[in-house]
Amino acid sequence: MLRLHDTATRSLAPLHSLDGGAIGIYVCGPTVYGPPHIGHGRSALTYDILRRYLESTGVAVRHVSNITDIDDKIIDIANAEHRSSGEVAAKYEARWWEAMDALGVAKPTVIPHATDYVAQMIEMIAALIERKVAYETADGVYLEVAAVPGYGLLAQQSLESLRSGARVEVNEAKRAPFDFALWKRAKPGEPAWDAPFGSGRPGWHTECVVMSLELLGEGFSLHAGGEDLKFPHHENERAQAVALGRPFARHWMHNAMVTEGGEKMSKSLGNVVDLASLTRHHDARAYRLVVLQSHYRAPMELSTTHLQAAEEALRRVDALARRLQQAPPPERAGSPGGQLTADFGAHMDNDLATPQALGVLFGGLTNANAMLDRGDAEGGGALGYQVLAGFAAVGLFPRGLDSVPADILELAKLRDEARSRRDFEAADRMREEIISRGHRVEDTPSGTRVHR
RNA sequence: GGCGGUGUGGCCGAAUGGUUCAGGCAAGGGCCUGCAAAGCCCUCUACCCGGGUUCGAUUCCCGGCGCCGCCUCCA
Repeated sequence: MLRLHDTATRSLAPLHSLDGGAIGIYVCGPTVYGPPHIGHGRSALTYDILRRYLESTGVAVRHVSNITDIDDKIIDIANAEHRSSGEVAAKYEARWWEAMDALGVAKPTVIPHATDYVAQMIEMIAALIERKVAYETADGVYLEVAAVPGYGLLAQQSLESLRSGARVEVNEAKRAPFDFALWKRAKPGEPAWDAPFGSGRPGWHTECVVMSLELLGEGFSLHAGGEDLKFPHHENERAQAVALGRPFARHWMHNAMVTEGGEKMSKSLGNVVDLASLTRHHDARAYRLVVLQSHYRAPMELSTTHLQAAEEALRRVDALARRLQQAPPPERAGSPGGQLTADFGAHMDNDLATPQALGVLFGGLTNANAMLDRGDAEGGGALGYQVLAGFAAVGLFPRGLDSVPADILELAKLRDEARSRRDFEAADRMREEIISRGHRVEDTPSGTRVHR
């Protein structure tokens, strides 16, 4: 059973489903005001790996991930581009899903949009006012943080200690610096919804509270996101639920940041790398492998060098897959239950220890090849299929198994003929030709093998 | 200032109180091959600094130093 580090308790705990059904996971999705960068990619891959692994062990997962399609930044861009905020959001949401597809990230089970839940948010804010934990000011509605027991749980700091380092802008209307906006009154020209407390729009991610509770239920299994969301984003979500008296996420998971040259990659520092450009220039699987090779709670450096090394490593996975395809092993092979599958799972279950889990897989890969080299087709095949099943469980699938164009195959056939007449000069020429057409050539006992 | 994290071999990146100290990439040698490719075998190398605990510490403790993150833009 998977045990995960819980940000709230800072300890490992098993992931529980609500009622023995699916594990409910709420992953904070993007605010769609710009193209996704590789930091988003790490997050998305991390939770995709979590989800796939759970599913590979037979656990059902209900994965909810939101799209925040109304927000100050979206409005700013819309104004600058003389378009509606809806158009801006739609444009960047499309980019988001393109990037996710390119990374091989599975679509969430449910994708709620903030603007579809405004009515529920208004209801929730009204309830908070009713309970006297939220108050109205000239510019909106604020949650009174001091009224929330345990505020600072995720930040690992008391409200007191948070205050001491605060660099919060002073807002005269607020009762206390850490109180945060639940609702922002509309200024002229801004998108707005009617509400009892004035026309305006949602504030601090009230959407996530409303949508996670509605779609996953009170006390849902897991709330996840980037480390930079711990505070104040997630803290404030939790505060709303607590103030409402509704059980919120039972478990919190946060992934560490991507760094570049040792520094956090972030929009504010301007050192972000566009995800689309990464997937254009590299095998997207390489990024997944790089993510897997470091632990999700450790900062991860990413550079072209890392990606290239990962691409080399993936060649070995692809080569094994071709080898197995060539000589299909006995039918039991590939079924879980082998020692390798168990070792792999033990590491995964230990707070997603993916670096070690990969170590098991690559070790198995070498062994499988060695067995096949020795002529042990059955043993090597059985092990090899376990290896591939392990990679598949974290979303890494072999490539280059697709069919090769007929003209290339024809060349390969001609090359075999040349080789059998020992006309190596001609054979080598044909090999060059095949390579120049973007394929790789390998000799096997059964003749020339070509792949991309 | 508060809180948290981190420092490992050419690069990346795990684990660990004790001849065997992961894995990936790179490098060198070998086997295989007509030659390659793929694959296999072998080799290389580490634990920020100073104390302490210990028979023994990279691993535990204390103290430094470096780096990073959060403290209402941020995955």
